[in-house]
Amino acid sequence: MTDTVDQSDVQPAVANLETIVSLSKRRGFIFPSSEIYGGINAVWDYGPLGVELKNNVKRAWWKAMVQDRNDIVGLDAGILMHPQVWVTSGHVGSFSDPLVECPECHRRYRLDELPGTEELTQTDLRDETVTTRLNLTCPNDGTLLSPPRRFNLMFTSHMGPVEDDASIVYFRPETAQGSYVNFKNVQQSSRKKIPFGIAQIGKSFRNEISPGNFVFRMREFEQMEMQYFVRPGEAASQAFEEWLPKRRAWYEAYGVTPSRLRFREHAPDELAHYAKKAIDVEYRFPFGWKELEGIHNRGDFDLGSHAKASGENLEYFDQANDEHFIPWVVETAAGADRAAFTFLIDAYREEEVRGETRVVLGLHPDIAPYKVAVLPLLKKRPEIVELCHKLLGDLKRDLMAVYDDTAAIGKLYRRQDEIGTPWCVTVDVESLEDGAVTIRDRDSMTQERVALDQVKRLILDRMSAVRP
RNA sequence: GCGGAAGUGGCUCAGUUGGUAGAGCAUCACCUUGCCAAGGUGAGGGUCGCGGGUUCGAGUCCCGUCUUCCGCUCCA
Repeated sequence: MTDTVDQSDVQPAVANLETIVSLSKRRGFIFPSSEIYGGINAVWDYGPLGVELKNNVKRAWWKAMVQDRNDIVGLDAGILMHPQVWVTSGHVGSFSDPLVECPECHRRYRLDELPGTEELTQTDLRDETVTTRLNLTCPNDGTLLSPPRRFNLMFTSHMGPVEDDASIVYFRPETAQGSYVNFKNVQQSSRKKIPFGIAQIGKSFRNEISPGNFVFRMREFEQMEMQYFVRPGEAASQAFEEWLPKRRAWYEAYGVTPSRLRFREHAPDELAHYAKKAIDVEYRFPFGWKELEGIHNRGDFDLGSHAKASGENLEYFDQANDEHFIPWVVETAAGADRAAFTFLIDAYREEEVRGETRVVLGLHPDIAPYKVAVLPLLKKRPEIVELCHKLLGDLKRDLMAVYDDTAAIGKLYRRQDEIGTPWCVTVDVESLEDGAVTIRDRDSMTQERVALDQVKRLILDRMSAVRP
């Protein structure tokens, strides 16, 4: 399933990372968190334009996954859950890497990846004497390694006033578990029959060892995950194969350059603890091919584990076939921040216009922060400004629209180009007499004269026409 | 976490052998122009990531710390 991509065919990203980081800050898409205190590693804040962009991305995903379908419903579970959820899910055990350190050179290793540890059990991996018992030494300089120390990728806190082990809670490292523990609630209340799915968008937290690359890997991030419950076995494999092209097509439908997308299948040894099969949708970032979204066949690992641990019967009754079974899960797990980042960087382009560089974010209208900008050709004429605001007010009832008059018209257009606004409406002197305005297109830079009362209709129609 | 580089106004940078900060762009105001980043005048904005040290005096040297970027480990 992994693509064999001809590298010569791949369009490299126009923008490098610095360009996007700079634009993001300058125009108000994304800021470093807590910047006045020197920043905090791996957290970024979305500014006025960024929050619009990201909301639009989430809305587009929700449309594709919930609104457009009859077999998927939404859910918004809490970030904090019963701690047992994460024991059962395997995150307390498997999501923690047993790390050992060389006292001499301070290199760190995952204990279970060192030679000679192949036979070790989970208990061994937590045994403080394991390194001395097996005489495990540093591959670099041969020094006896430190006892294993658990490094769990989950953030923890304490619920209630007493900070003891009994009150520990975890910040969820994925939204999926909320869907699993609510499986019966959702299935029964929505009366969905298998196959059906639960979609969720929300914040997750991972104490990553090495975050970075702007918003690509953050410690606090937002996921868009969908759990699709199907009959065990072959039906799951089939559903898995069906979701692959759908999810890739979603990115393309909103404008991502197709040659910068590819599939990559996980090798057996890199599969997560829950996965039977996993294929990533990857994007060609300036820093290489990286995962945008993971599509996983999770089998009955999650529902099965939760049924056993909780004592709840999580079987589904298939009345038509008179069968009871624990459904298998096919998961599509996308990153909202990564998707927003991808749309942003993929849309960036620079053009030569009259010997000068025009920066354009060629964002899909549904993704663009503002759909339309209202601009006066002459801000000195009160009648023109007044007409602008009247039009703006009307547009704002249905669209994200913005007004700007702090520069000459050419500059106003360029500003909107740089933040991806698809259309600009310009009110001039003639508008006062003929009741018509100019609509200017971001990509073609062409203009057309339109009656005032037709402006909103026209823009809404154009948006509808290009909507997936 | 380890090795390497860097941290100066919103952005991109300059800052000579240490003497109390500059430019371009951006922003704002006014004048002018009036459909694709025009011109003019002027203004605001930094104490040089943070803390400490050396020195009569540090952006410029030393130590610590935080952050970012590039290579090793993991994932949305």
